[in-house]
Amino acid sequence: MSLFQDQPLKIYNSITKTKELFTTVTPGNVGMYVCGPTVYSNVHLGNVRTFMSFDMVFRYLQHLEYKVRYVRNITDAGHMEDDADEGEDKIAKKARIEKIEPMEVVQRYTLDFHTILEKLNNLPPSIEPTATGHIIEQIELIKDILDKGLAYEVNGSVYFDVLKYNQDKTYGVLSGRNIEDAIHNTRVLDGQTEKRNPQDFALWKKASPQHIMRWPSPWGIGFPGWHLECTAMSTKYLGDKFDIHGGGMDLKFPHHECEIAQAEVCNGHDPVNYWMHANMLTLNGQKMSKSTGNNILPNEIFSGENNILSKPFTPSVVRFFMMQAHYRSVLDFSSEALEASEKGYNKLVEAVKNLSNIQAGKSSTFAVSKWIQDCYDAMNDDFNTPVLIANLFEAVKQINLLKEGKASLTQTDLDLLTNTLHAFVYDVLGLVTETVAEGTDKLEGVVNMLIGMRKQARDNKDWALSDQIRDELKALGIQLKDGKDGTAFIVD
RNA sequence: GGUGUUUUGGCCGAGCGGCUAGGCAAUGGUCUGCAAAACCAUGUACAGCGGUUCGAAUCCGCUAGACACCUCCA
Repeated sequence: MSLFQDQPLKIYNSITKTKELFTTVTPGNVGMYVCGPTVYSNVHLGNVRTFMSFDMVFRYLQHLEYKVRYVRNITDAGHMEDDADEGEDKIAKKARIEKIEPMEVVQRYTLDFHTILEKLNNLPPSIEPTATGHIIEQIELIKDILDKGLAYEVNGSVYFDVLKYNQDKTYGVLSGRNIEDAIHNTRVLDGQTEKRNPQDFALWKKASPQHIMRWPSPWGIGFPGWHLECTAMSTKYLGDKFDIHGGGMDLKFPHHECEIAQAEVCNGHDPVNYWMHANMLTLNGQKMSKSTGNNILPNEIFSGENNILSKPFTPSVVRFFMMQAHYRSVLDFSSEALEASEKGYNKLVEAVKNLSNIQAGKSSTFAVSKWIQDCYDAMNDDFNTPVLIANLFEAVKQINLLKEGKASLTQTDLDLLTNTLHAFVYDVLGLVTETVAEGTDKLEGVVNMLIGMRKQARDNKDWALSDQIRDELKALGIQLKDGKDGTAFIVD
């Protein structure tokens, strides 16, 4: 008996726009594909939110004792800057500007991506395939689509025939777009003469002589189209029908729409049972975006080197902040909001720490099993982490009462509370209690020595000296916290 | 212009027709040599107007604002 059999999970399916009971293609197993980053620059925080949302999903599914295969690609073939014939690949462009090999660009930013996600305690996916490592698979897909008459070749490039596809199937099922409207409303861009219709999208693009990322194909030297890699890699590793496909809201159209169309042609059906879309992170009320410059890099948050935040924040605080909002809601990033989260986060962590010192009593004054189910109910309701966190704070309150002897729990309930709290805080939310770098042994030794001296002064009622120690430490950013059991300190 | 989402108390942020999350801030209290910290207690807010209902933040309509997608973007 696995946990998921007791905990019915509902997931909001973007394609039906309703919450649906989650059932898997293969009992006990979950196949999940998430569209990864294009590695041509540092990941910004908006990207990070999406990946963190799916990290939380991955973690909860695993907590429910599903065996999860989580595939998240690295787009290292670059997308085109624009649709014109002269359009340049983002990675190629970066490589040209920096006078390096495109794969050096890819390597640099893949490393950055991994480093940042690790700092934010994201688990690595089960498989992290690259687009350039699957050129052959993509070419095979193109052949298949050509064979089925849903694509056409023009001058070394191959395009998907959206209008023809739309005769038998419906293009736009995911985004709710009507193709007729799209035709009337599409702006005419330059250089689209090759396409039969503006809605058509490239499966293969002929490489211009100066285009450095290039591969041979039956249609000449070129590179794969924008949307094909995800179809190729998801099919290869998860099959032609898998459970969850995730990505940012902005990928819904056209990217995911195109994926559906490609898979429909190749396999005759939508490859995905549950489409999940994580919402945007905004900064100053506007979407974060690399191109507009409205963004902040994760490292700039951790270091404090930015003009947006009042102080640095640890990765855990950033993670907690994001988990306090639902993944399908837009979340606005601000210094005030982060500061509030930091305090709440510290309160939670403190309580989790205190829990280990609590003694069991003869009876329980708190309904632990109901509380546990409340936590699961929150997560089962489309991964409602804010409600989960609200429940965790109910536990915090109980822990504080226990600590003061104003509540009691039997050993059994105490163990249940501890196990559940740890499971949700550490395993599901992925929060870590950092003993941050501040806590170097030497500093700790010195401060503890000063705390000892201050205690002597206080015992002697030498308030001038004791206050001097306290105030000067405070000026150095070290705050003393007097408690019943002695004095602790924190470093700002 | 088209499509969709959204508007909640000082701030952030849940809510999906009745049982009025949670965090931060604020106020009061406990503790303390004083202070800080910590803990406890206190807040009926749902853009506006109209409608449906015994009952609406929650459903419907209109008005106003915001955001996103329609072009690379998580």
